[in-house]
Amino acid sequence: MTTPGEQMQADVLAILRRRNVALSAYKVLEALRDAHPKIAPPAVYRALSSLTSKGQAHRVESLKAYVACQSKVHASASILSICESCGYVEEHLAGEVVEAVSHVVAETGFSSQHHVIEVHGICAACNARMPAPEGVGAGGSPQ
Amino acid sequence: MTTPGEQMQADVLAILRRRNVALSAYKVLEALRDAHPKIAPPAVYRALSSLTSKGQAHRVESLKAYVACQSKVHASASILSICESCGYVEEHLAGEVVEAVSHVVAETGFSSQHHVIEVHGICAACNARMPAPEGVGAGGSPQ
DNA sequence: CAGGAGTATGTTACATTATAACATTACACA
DNA sequence: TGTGTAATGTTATAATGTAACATACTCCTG
Ligand SMILES: [Zn+2]
Ligand SMILES: [Zn+2]
Ligand SMILES: [Zn+2]
Ligand SMILES: [Zn+2]
Repeated sequence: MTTPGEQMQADVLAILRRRNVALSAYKVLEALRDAHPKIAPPAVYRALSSLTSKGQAHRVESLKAYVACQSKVHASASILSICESCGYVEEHLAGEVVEAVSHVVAETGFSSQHHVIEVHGICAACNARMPAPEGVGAGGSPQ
Repeated sequence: MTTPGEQMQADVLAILRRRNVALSAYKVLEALRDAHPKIAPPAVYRALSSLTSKGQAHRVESLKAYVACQSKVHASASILSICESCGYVEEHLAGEVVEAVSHVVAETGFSSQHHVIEVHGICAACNARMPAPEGVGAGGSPQ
């Protein structure tokens, strides 16, 4: 018998790492059914909660979904860029931006604890794939 | 000059404006029952969708809730600061921060369209109310 | 080893948030 | 008046997330 909790977290993290696309908790659950046929939502949420609290995964608030952390050191918060066309999510170091945000809100006496910085737009690959600025339906194959 | 859900949107906006605290769509729905006894979720979501698309209200992604816009002009995106103690939400101009975020993600060829910038922490009033750094239960009266 | 506290995991049921799909109404205008 | 379109109402359900309790397992203590 392998240690259950660690195994679950490792399996969830492996699923999230397959592609840099955000997965909903229930998509993760489906993907887990291979290894854990009887799995139920609380187990997935517990694993995701552990992973996110350790910084090994992040919840993409504006997508209600989760991605694996892409940062090696993960200093402070990060910026997540989300491609509206292919779903690709990329993590960017945000040290200076976090400083700037904290500074802005500090002007009204607010003390910052946790930052959520997400950007929706079009990734480099999709920009290259559809250079036309004219109304083009979003349908590129995911990266 | 009867734009879509004019009355409904006005009622929703009035509810959101009562206090600068984020309300879930279902809290809004409850508050609407006075004026609209038979209201159902889709009507609320339609009104919220219209208001947010016009910039008169914002969805607080990290709270799954909604606030009235506090900006007069609402140039570009804004920063929402969210007090973990009293729930007070404040909107801040974010022009330079949006620039900085866009610049960071542009380094990988990402073109920004929509920004989500939210900060959790403690507001000035709650900081003043609980100066002790020792374990104090959060229970201040909302602003 | 027995008992038991404490933790981790499994299970059930439910709460909350959001939308799909279709019915009905209101109104503009031929 | 009919008829098309947009708005609104209604029903049902999907999607996301948690509370609450059951079970198991772990590590002491005696
Ligand atoms: Zn990370
Ligand atoms: Zn893309
Ligand atoms: Zn605003
Ligand atoms: Zn406060």
